[in-house]
Amino acid sequence: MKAKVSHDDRSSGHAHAQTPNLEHFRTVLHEHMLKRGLRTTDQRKLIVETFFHSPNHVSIEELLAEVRRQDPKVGYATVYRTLKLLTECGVAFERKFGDGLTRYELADEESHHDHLICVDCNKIIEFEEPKIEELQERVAARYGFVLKSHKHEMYGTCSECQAKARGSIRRTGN
Amino acid sequence: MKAKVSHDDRSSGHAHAQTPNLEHFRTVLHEHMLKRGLRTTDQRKLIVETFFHSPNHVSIEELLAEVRRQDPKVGYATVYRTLKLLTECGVAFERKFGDGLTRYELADEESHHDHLICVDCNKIIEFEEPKIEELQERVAARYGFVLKSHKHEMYGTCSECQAKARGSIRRTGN
DNA sequence: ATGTGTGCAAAGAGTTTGCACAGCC
DNA sequence: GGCTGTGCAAACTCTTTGCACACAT
Repeated sequence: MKAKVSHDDRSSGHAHAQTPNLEHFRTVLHEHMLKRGLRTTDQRKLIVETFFHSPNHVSIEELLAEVRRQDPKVGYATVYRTLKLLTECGVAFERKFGDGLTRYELADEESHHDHLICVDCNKIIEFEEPKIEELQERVAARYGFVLKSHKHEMYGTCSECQAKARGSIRRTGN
Repeated sequence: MKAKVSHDDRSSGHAHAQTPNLEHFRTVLHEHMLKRGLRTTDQRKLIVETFFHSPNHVSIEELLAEVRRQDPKVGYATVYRTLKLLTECGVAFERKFGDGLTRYELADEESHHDHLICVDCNKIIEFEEPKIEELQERVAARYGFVLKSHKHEMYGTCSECQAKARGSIRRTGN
């Protein structure tokens, strides 16, 4: 089976350059909950705050592990349900890269980035490339489109996995 | 559980605009099989040819359904195994969009295109922008990646829908 | 004939859901 | 106190795997 890959993008240098405006997200979430008559429980508070302070692209499992360090009896289901809540009210984005896990990311519009994903070890690197963004707009304009959003994911092999592949004639089978 | 309306390209009308060089892929596959002592069975032939003539991003289920129209007793496992084979020898790419299904795509480097999708009328326009491709490579290189594939989808409003919106601005709400 | 390939069904992996009890409002 | 939320485990969905038989080579 697949190793649990948790190396993430910390190494990309400026992943969380400036801490995002958590207060804003707390407010959005709170209002959403008021509007729907949802309750503030210890578990939700814990999960939400843990998520807010997690590296980008946490998986449920990683998040749960972290949550359980503070409250070992929190269950999977609650994490799933809470993250779904965050997604619904626009505080988090749900991302599915190729590894079968759902990962979550703060819906931080300010720090827009796209993704570079290693197809071998599933490492995820965030990048920003203003020139690409600009070209996108130009392409859109060419077809008369006004852009709202985009998804740009690049899949390839990272340097480590290239080295690994060179070292042992590929019998990965992974 | 099927009939997922994930923004995909099936409505673009000409998924395989110009038929890719299938002969090339048949050769690659054949050599790969020779090299590994794999056998050419009726099921494999059928599955491979069906895949070659399927629209982009077929799911296993869609492919199996098509295959079974010619040979109803082909099993899931064989399709999975054959597609894995195609992936291994570089003839197909495995793609996981957000709907929990694995989709497969011909590894057709030549006719690469990305998608511009109207969020109002769901029109899909295929575009190519070599400058973006080039920048992608540069970004990848910056992080030591060797690219295999990418997904670039831009969502926005097409000119017609913009016009429509301008025509009836009054009761938009949001 | 030999050993790979196939179909079936069961096992895995990740996610969702039903239920009874806990605890917010 | 009413009703939502939680934890647990079972159910689900998609994919992989073990096994006995089928069939390319």
